[in-house]
Amino acid sequence: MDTDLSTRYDASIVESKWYQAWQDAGLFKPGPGDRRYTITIPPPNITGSLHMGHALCYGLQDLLGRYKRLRGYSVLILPGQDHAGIATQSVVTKQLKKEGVEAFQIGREKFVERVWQWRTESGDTILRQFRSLGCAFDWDRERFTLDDRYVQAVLKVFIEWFERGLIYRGLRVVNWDPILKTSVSDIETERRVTRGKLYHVRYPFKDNSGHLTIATTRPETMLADVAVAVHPKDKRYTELIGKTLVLPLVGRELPLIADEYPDPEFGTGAVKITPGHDANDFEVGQRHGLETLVVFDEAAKVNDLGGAYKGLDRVKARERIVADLEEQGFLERTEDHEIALVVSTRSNEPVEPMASEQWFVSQTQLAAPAIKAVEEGKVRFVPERYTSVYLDWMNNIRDWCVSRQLWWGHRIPVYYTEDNAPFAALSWEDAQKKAGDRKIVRQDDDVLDTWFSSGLWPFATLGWPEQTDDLKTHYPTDVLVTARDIIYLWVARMMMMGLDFVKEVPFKDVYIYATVLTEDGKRMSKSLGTGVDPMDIIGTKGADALRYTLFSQTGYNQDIRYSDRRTEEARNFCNKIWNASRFVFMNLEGYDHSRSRQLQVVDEWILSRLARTERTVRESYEAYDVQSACQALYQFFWSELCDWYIEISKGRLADPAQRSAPQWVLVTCLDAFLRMIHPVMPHITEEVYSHLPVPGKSALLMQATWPEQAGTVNERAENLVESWLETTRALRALRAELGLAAMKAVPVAYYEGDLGDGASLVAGQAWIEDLRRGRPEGKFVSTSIPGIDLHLPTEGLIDEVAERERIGGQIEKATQELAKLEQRLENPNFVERAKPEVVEKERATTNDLRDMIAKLESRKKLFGG
RNA sequence: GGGCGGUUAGCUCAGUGGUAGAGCACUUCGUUCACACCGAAGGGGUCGUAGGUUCAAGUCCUAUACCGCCCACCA
Repeated sequence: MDTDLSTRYDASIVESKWYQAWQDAGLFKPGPGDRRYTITIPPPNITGSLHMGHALCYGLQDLLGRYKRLRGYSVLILPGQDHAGIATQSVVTKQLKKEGVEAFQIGREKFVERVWQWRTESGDTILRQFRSLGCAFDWDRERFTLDDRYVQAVLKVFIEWFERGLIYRGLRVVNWDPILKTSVSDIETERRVTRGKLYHVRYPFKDNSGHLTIATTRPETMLADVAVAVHPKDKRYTELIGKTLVLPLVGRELPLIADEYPDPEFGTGAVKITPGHDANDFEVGQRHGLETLVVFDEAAKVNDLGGAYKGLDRVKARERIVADLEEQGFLERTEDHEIALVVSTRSNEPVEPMASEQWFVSQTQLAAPAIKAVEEGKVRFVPERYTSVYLDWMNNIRDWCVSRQLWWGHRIPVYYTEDNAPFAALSWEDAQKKAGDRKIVRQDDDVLDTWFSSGLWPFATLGWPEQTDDLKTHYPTDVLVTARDIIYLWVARMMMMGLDFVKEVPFKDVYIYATVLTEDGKRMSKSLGTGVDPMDIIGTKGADALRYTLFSQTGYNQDIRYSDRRTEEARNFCNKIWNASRFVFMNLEGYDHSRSRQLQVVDEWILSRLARTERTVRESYEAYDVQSACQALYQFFWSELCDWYIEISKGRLADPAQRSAPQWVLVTCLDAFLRMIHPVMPHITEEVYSHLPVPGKSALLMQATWPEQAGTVNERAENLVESWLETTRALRALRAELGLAAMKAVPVAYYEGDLGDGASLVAGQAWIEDLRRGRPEGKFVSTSIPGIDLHLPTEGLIDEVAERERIGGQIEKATQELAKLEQRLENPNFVERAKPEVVEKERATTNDLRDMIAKLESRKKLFGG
């Protein structure tokens, strides 16, 4: 650090140089030693770019890794990316469209080639951004969920589950995304309450004995109705059960069946049953052996079954059908009704519930050990409240639809014979072998849900299914740092897959970090324009400032609100660290780290504060309470080290005879502070550390050790110095109240009471040239803290009335306080039941206050009060 | 409908049952000696509301309001 230069910390100059240095020193790879610490990072999508949530998530993992490295662990943070089936296919499809090409025109093979090409060109933006953030990840172990080796892992899992009967094909109502033309899982959808209508439609009886009215929010699906159901105990309808109805507009005959499903309280109590387009109706259909009709095609347009309505999309079809019903007198009435519309989070389009043949994984059996592991504490959620979120979901888990009608992804390794018998196999040849004489004619067209492959992440990245050294040494991993919205989507799957295939939990801790919101509490979103690009902050204020901004707000809370003002605070803190360090280095003339030195109380005080800070910071990091660590570091550095210790030491530093002790203390404190805050701010600390004149220090701060032994707790020194600081504050306040500018020397002041050796310290810090024991002659003003009175001669310069009022105010305040305490002490219950030390403390305070009030009264008299 | 967070100074948030805190903003003062992205001194709070437990409640319990998130088959 060139101490002659800038008093402003310039992150852009400093941050660029260290990343390469760390990498060149091999520090991103696990070192020797048995104490391992491993994280396999949540693989971001190849379509992704860094947002605030990422910056927090991956920054936190880097923080944990850096902390553990300082603690002597051999750390591996394994990076990689997810092929992200739907997201990536959308991006490339859109890109093609811009070129005027539809994906289906070029065909599957060409399309997939095109996606790979896209990935090579622009698929790792986010990984470069992680580097700017300072993330110390082992890039040599980088993995991708479609790597050759990863594919082997996926195949093995699928085939094994298939052969164990855990994977089955079945007709189910799935969430069909008509834009992406694929099924999506329940957790890829969300419900949006919207205003809709409830249509009451008359279904006539076949025997012309009138009609029955059903209520529906989706009249267009009536084209696929196969029955009408009522509750068996619904008296209005019991007589009618078994009769036949005629479907309006279509003419199909529908039985009136009895089932527990309809709620007599809702609508008319009669429900049209459409097994092809409603999951509940599907179940009713299964119970009653009804046919499942599907009336929409893959784009949610009416298909051949829809007769006159064929070719219309869902919205148009509804309009026409409602109009026709009305015209033909079937529409009884329409009322406004709130409906929870299920929307695909992938395309933002309402899903069409549609019965289709899909591959499923049975979950109950796999979930059992994953539930047990959490119940037994083998996996711990932090914050703890997410444990029940996980358990509740796992205990009610439903089978997982794993097939997706996409091209980009792991193609389902199921091959069919001519007579449609499925064989799961590693390859076509392998399938043929399994099929024997029957000829394999085709492979399943679908691909697997992306989460099927990312569920293997913690062990597939370490080489599984081979028993690699990495797998042996790094599994189970130590922690998963992730967002709460993928507890089901991902965490649960990793648990099940890890336990099933490696027989051990994939990670010991699951830390769920806070969601980053905008300043006014909204979701950050690019499409809404409410996002802030972390790269802008890194560019202007530095990665360290960004990291501090996020970390200093992150603990066990659910959300944090991102605000630019917070980044200013962080930037200012960087600047403070920079300048305080400059100060230290500017004052190291003649410094010899190894020379003996005589410590004073104030030195012992700051070293004691350092020791306490170390403890707090260490415990906070260990507990994922990063916010508390940041707070302790900020407080120690700014308030205690800079505002007090440095100021107090200036005099001694100027004196060659005295300077060695404060020099050593400053270097020691700075050194320890840098190590402790390095996980939060890796760049600036590395830069400052490189200038630290400590013999035998490590080449890089990143490979240094944690300052566990820095400082010694010394209560005597803390109490003593704290009372001096208290005295100083009182004296400064007195000066300020008299309008004496700070730092302008006042020739003389007096004190009564015991200051120990602190008088000169107090005098220096309160800008008093001569602080004498005793009481001045003539007029003076005073202030008191417990045990000490301070007097400032005024030489008739002050306004006596104002002074009287000032003292009066102080008396009032003290009296109120005293009254409160006395009341408490007069309460026998308090004296008997409260802890003795509390009672004792209150007694002492009472005495101090009485003393003080007496003194104030007598002073007030001096001014004619 | 169920569950989980939150409600503390103008703003953003800490707060282990024992006299309410920080940063920003605000007021006053201060730029010769690390830093004005700074320093000193201030003002500002019946801790959402109502009960309860306790000698003592921002903190524990119960109820309730509002904000947010998650889960849920009312067509």
